[in-house]
Amino acid sequence: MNVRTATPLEPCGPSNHEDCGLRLILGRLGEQWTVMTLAELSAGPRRYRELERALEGISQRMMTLTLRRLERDGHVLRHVAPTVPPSVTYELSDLGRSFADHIAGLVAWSRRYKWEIEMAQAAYDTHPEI
Amino acid sequence: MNVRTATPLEPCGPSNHEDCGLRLILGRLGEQWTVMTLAELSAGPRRYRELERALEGISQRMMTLTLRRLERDGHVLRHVAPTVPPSVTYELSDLGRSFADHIAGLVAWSRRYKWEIEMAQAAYDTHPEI
DNA sequence: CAGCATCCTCTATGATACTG
DNA sequence: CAGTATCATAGAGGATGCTG
Repeated sequence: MNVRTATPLEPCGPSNHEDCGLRLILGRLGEQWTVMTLAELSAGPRRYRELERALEGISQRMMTLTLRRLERDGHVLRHVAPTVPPSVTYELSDLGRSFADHIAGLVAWSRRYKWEIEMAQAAYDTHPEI
Repeated sequence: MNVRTATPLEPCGPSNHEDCGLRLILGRLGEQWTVMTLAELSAGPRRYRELERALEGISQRMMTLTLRRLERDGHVLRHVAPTVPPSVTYELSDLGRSFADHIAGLVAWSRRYKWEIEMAQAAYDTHPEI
């Protein structure tokens, strides 16, 4: 017997699940560094190199791409100080902070149920249930 | 002046953002049909063909792959009725329902801020700010 | 009905080298 | 420092045909 949720995930239309703009937002979460970048920026503004060091293992290419996409989506603000050498600072916009707040819940959930999911995967992989 | 969130997205360790299992969960969201599949299943159990019809545009390949991954992660339960032709029903597990509840919030957020994001993108694309 | 197998394309991501 | 440019790989995802 499965308890139904009070508020089931609502489709976009009447039995219509066409892309109602969800991928626009959720697609970002599929990108490896987006969540970590938002996590780091949610603690305060960061310079390019600071982010790069915090997200150990990220390539320059992906650091720049991730920041550009977040900036394009309006989640991140980019400030350039015309010094030599240049100093570029990134920080969350209000929209980005709102976004980060929401995915924070998902991140917490992920941490909490990581074990259950790993167990389920292990069980699935060992059983020849396919 | 930017208001800080009460609970900033917490890194995995002290300034350590290595993959702490987040991709395990969040990676699924990057897959185009996962959210829609969970949405459909959150309304109740569905047979394979019912899902396929609800998620208009999905290929058989992706329908199967998405269900297999969700099943492997323990989000979805698969019931096979050994009839001819076979009848296979999918439904959310308790874990899957918990997961669906959390992403429902994100989906609602996506709908609400879709416009802002599209505006930000349009502004970014027109301005030669690069 | 509920898949699996094969071929093909596009994007995410990494590695490396170069620059104002 | 803060990038850009180029080359290369893996997996997402689609199209099509076949099967118990």
